[in-house]
Amino acid sequence: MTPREAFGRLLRRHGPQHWWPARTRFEIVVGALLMAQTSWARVEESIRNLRRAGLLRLEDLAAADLPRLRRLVRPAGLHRAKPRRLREACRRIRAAGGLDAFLAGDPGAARRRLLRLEGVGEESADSILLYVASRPVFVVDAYTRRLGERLGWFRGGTYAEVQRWFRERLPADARLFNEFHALIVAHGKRHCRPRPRCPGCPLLDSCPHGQTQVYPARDSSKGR
DNA sequence: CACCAGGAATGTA
DNA sequence: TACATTCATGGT
Repeated sequence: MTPREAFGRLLRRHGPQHWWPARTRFEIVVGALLMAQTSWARVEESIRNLRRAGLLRLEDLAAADLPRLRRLVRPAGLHRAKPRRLREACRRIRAAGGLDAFLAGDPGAARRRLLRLEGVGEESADSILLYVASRPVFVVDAYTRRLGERLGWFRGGTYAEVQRWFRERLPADARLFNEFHALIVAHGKRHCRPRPRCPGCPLLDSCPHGQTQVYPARDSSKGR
């Protein structure tokens, strides 16, 4: 199955996702910074806390005091890193003249700028480029890897390699990349768990998951 | 209880 | 470069 075919099936199955789920572009950045290794529900809860506290703006977060910030975003975990990184990122974006200025220039330059922010790795940088700056950048996350591996598209590979796999097979269209990634996540949350515990997947003929063979279990002797 | 979540930084070889 | 480990909260 080609990525285009998978996209069509996912879209038919789940419908348009209207990503990124956020009220403002700045909220997307905040969400990306809080997202690492936690569930989206925890990120939403943290963002609600920030909004209720009236801190959900670049200037306010840049000036917020750390103990208060720590309390508000505590649901997102990693409390020794995320609050400080969030405030520091806001300060550097502000110093650059705001979000638009920070993301200006060619995508490569903007990406390197994002990657210099502590707490922003490749996926977060690309998510911001795609969902905030509307750049045609394919975002690779855990669900993307699982879907691709279970469909036999690729096995393992670095972030750049997986990203290139998609880029070489799809038109460089920000709207397509936006919807595709959103659909992969929406689908993955239901059907692409780390260990396939979905023998009775309801999507057998109407979604990519049904076309796959079982993904081999990870070696439990080295995990933990 | 074990495992996981829309990763990233750090350390090691 | 390529992996392994750590981070921390809350859900299943």
